[in-house]
Amino acid sequence: MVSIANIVGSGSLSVELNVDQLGTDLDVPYTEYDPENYHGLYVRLVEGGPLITVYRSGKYIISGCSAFEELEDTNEKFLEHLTEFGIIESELDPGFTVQNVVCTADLGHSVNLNALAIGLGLEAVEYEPEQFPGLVYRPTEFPTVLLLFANGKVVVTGAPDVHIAEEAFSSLQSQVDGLLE
DNA sequence: TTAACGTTTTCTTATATAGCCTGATACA
DNA sequence: TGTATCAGGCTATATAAGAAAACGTTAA
Repeated sequence: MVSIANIVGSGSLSVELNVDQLGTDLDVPYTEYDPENYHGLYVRLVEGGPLITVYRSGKYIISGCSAFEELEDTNEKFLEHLTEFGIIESELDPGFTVQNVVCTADLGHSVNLNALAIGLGLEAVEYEPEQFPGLVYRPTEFPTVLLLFANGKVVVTGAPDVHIAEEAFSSLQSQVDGLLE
């Protein structure tokens, strides 16, 4: 069982934007545009909520969502705001897709990371405790990266879908259990 | 040697995780 | 002044975006 920590998605408005002006015009709790720091416009529709980064090209990224419903809702509301300003047509399909799902999970017991590094196969593992306390595991059968910690906690990242994250974690759990037997 | 390109890297944001380091504060 | 505790920042990971800087290569 994994729980979602963060979802990142992106889409395109297919229109060139004046992001500086857009930041001023939008009637939302938070906007920030500081081209000396970063060239993207930051938008939050809800205080402390997901962050939308908008680019001059019309492309945008939404990050900081902990549920797919929240991501879809944020995307829809953002498009509604832009439609109100006449920036886009209401029927526009931005081709919005989920790019990265970050999940956390727990093996339920502590693990010996040194032994695990050997058991999982050194070619798929990076473990340098002096640099970072977690073991980095890149399974060949899933497009994800898993970070394992000595207390059994796991971070799954890079998955394009939560089901892939779940499968990757289940596969890891089976391998760990097999090594413990 | 210098200019003009082309390519690559860095930056920023969100998020979980844990260990180490640094600085600030509190107390003896 | 010395020690203890706490908070915060950094380390690594993925992903999108695009500007800017840092490179490398080629030609004059």
